[in-house]
Amino acid sequence: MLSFTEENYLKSLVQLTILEEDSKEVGVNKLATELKVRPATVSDMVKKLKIKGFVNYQKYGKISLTETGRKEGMLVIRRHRLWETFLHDKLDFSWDEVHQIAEELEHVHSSKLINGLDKLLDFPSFDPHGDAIPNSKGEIVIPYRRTMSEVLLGKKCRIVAVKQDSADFLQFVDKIGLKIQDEITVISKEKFDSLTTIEHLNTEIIVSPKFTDNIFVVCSTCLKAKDCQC
Amino acid sequence: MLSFTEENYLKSLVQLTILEEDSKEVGVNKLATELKVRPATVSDMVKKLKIKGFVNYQKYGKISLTETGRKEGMLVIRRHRLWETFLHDKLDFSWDEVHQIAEELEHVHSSKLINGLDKLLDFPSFDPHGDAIPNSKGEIVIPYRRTMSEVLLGKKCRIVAVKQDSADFLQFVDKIGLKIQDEITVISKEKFDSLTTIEHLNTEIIVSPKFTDNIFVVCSTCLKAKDCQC
DNA sequence: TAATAAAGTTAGACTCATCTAACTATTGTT
DNA sequence: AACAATAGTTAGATGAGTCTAACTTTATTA
Repeated sequence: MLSFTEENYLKSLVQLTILEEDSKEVGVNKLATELKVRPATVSDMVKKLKIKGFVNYQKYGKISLTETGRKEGMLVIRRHRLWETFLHDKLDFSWDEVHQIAEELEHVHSSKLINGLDKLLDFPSFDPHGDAIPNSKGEIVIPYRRTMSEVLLGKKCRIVAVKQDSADFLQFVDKIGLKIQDEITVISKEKFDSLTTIEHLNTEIIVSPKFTDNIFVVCSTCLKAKDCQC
Repeated sequence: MLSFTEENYLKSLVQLTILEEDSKEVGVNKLATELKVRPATVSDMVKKLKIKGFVNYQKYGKISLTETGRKEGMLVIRRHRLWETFLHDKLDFSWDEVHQIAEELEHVHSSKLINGLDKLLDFPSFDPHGDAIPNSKGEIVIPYRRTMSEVLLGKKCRIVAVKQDSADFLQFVDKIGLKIQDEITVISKEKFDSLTTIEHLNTEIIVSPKFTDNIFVVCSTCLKAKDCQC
């Protein structure tokens, strides 16, 4: 049985090596930053995770997940995202409140509980932030998407997810009136300071690169098509 | 913020000094047995709980809860019983499966979560085992009830709760076909071996003292009346 | 009431997850 | 290639919660 701590290490590793940039391996420092602990702590812990068969690692090298590690980490993420969906859909929590509580709930181990929750929620594919929910085998399908920063001018897009769970960011998205599934068009981007003007419900909004980097969109016309050229 | 361990100590103390026999104080050994740790461990821990203001205690004396300790312990029990009710009512868990998982869920601290759950469940008064659920202030109303062992012969009774959460016991109750709210009559009790014969849905069932000690009933005629003479 | 049994305490050790401080290895740059 | 900067490791310490073994106090009972 994995401890809370071990689960958090595996979850962060999945996030850094699979869900975020697909680099497949990550350094001790980066993992330490993600987990908010010191590199020395990660150095120790990674040795233990290696002995238990969850990671591949050698001294001064990069860390990568084994198949077992990947699956366990994915299951933590599955639990996290199902709980977030529960809090949002069944208890009327706003999307900026769910992350914190799901951090605790995700460590309750009972596949019967999680599968029951899945059914209660009618087998959702995405959590309130638009992130895909892994299945009970730890498999995930990440649909085609790109950040708003990467979209060509004039393109009509649909917002499908956000890249961050911080309450500050999510409240800001609420404040400017955007939400998942909304349609927007990128009007222009200022060369000088990179501020982007977008159109949303016939209103123009000016947003920063920090903002557009954290919003995932798909092209409104081809939607999830893998070979979208938009 | 209380740790898991501290919460478990307070929960057990509430169980032993308020919910079970109202003795108001309990010894180190008994608490150790309840928590499945060694007396030495309890001895140490109780010192810490005293410093933090949750218990009254002095060396070689008995342990009792302070007002703060009582409230915190009650809130753990509130969370536990609400989660049990959730698992049973919303996820179709049987009553012998809910306790184990609620032991983990009860440690998630978020009053918004717990109050949301309370509302989702339509403010239940009792959990699947018939135990009263404390309110958000940690107050509890334990209705009038007695064990089946204490009932006079010939009396018609209604089963209102069970005294144990063990899966073995609960499965046995299921097996002989009894459930909460069922009506039974105590027919006779054998002097020699204390086996009791009860009538349930026109069938006679023979049960042991160990069984009757763990079933709570009220008189079918006066129900919850405090001054029942039955 | 003195002996024994039961209950409770203390000291010292262990594991887990963390830290700091000092060290070593790898990398990147001029 | 030399050296500085960055990344990673090791050693030793800490605190929480647990244990065992030996000891002390309180309760029971002959």
